[in-house]
Amino acid sequence: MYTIKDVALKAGLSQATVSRVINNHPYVSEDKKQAVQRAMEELGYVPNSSARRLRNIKTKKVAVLISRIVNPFFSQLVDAMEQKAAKHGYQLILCNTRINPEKELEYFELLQSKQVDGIILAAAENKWEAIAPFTRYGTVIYCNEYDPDATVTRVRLDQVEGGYIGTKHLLDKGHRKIGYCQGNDSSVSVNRRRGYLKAVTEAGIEPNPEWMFKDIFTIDNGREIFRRIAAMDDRPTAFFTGSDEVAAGMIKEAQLNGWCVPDDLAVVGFDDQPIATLMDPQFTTINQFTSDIGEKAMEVMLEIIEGKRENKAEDILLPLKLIERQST
Amino acid sequence: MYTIKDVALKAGLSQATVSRVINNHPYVSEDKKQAVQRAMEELGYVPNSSARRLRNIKTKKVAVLISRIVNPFFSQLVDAMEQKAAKHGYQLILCNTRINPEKELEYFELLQSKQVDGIILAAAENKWEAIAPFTRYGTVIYCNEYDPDATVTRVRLDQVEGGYIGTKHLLDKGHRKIGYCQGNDSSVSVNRRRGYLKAVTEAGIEPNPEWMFKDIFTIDNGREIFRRIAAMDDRPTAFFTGSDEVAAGMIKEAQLNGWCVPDDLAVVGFDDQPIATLMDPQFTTINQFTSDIGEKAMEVMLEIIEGKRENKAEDILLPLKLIERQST
DNA sequence: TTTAGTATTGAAATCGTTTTCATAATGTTA
DNA sequence: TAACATTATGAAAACGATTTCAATACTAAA
Repeated sequence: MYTIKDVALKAGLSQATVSRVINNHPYVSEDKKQAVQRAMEELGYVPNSSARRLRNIKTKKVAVLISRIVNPFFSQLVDAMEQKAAKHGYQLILCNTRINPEKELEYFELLQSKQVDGIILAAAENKWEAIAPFTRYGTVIYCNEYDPDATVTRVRLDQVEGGYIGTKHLLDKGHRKIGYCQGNDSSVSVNRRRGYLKAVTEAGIEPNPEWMFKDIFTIDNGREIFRRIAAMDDRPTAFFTGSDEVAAGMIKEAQLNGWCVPDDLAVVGFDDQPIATLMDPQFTTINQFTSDIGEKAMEVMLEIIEGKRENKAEDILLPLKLIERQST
Repeated sequence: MYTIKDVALKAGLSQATVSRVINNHPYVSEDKKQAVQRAMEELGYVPNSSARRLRNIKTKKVAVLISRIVNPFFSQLVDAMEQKAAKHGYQLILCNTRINPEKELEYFELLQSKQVDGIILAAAENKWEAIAPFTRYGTVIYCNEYDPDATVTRVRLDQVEGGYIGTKHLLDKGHRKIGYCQGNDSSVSVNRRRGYLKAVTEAGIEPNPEWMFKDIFTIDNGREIFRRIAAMDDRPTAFFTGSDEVAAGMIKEAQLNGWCVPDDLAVVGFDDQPIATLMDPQFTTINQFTSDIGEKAMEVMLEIIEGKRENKAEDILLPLKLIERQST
């Protein structure tokens, strides 16, 4: 493993000159520059970036924290971010927190140790007060998830609206008994529930806690929820699932049990993932323009990093759209 | 941002002693240890890990390079790796190369600069000779993809076998005109094609290059392939797609055009992703026990890092299994 | 021919750690 | 009591880069 010293020696010049060549400083004569480059080439020299970072060089890397990479929403989000970052010469580093608050916090070491210039929080298991201390080491913004106390930019959707339009759609179709699923108590889930409750109560309906489920994330969870409601005496005729994965599982399991969707059970998903158009029936869902969110979040992050934008408490809201298909 | 110097000053001790406390060295008296810890606490001190890394401290981080995070196969693979790594106190860092050789190579900077202890290559756009120089900076192994020249461990599947059993299954069902899709010319694709060709020629059939497609990755690609073959005069009656995403797109598009699967077109996927059981018909595919691959690869990586295993040219093969469903 | 400015280079200080080496204090054995 | 470990500590030298400062060479203006 060669160092700058070896290069300097080989080129018959000082470390300072070699460093100047590496960093494209002016005031290096053409011939010395070439000599240095040749020496680097011959040795296969690569600067040690730990050493460089010690001298406060930007890393041109951004980390994204997500909770569950197996959720296609996150895959797509990250993919869009990555593309945007690459376009600006930045690398994206992906960290999967598995909905574990400690793990989420551990990844902030990347910031502290200057391995990344910024962190995009697309998962938020920790309170803002736990995150805040890290902001002095680099840029932190939220994307999709957020903490209301946060004093940084939040690129997100109006999830209250999301919950509202999904539920309203079912009400408009004449349903009065509408079930609801959510993940954990994240900001997204909490707000969506608010929207659901708003729509339901507006329609003069008393929400039935029996029909509201928590910690529901996967296709298998969706299947299970179907079985739970199928076993009920008084059961919902429609379901707002908050996730296309859950919707897919629920619909499939219903069909396997001889139910007809939407006649026996109407289902609304969330995300407009590919699965929504692949299943039969193609199902109604809410498109949140995932790629746009990812792209916008990365755009904002890069602007802040490069000093072109201030990182203040600000919500950047992106649109949501109900896509009606055959499951409702 | 406080340094070890500040802590030393505050505790009335030397930097060396502080460092010893940080690193749990023996030979530090209990009272000084407490004093140091108190000082660190009060200042909110965190060691600068760039500086630490300069002195060759292990990072307890492993990077995984994948080509396409939106492919559920990779999401699942990574998820399994992450779980295994976490169990051993390691962090996983995910890098999406987007099938771009330069990007793939750029991520090796993480190794060079000691930001990770090892890299698992689940994408292999570069030749081994391009990768080899980096091996002196840390551990490199392959997972799923590989380069035959590589002199490191490869955790993978017998893809020739995979291509063979998928095609053989269609032959056994009486098909003689079997189409084939692959991604780019990766080791996985190349070997799978070998298996396909072996099965076909064994059956005395001349493979038809018209029915063999390349650079096919996505659901939309699958849809397009259907349209291409539908427009042919002489068309295949069955398809080995090499991917559940492609199979899903193809089946859906066929149905939208009034074809019946499997009667008008039989389709075999690859991966046994959730989608394979959600669609109607549920489709035949090849289960490659994705989680097992990820888990095994991470296990091997950690063993090598911790010196319990030698990193030599060795293939660790995991099983494949054809899952027959209703699409064939 | 001075004088001033600009281009070019290297020695040495610096970044924040860990580690080596030296020294001192204490305990243990013969 | 002498000789030798063992424990505890700090000063200073790494690690591999960048950057400051000073020195020199060259050019253009006065």
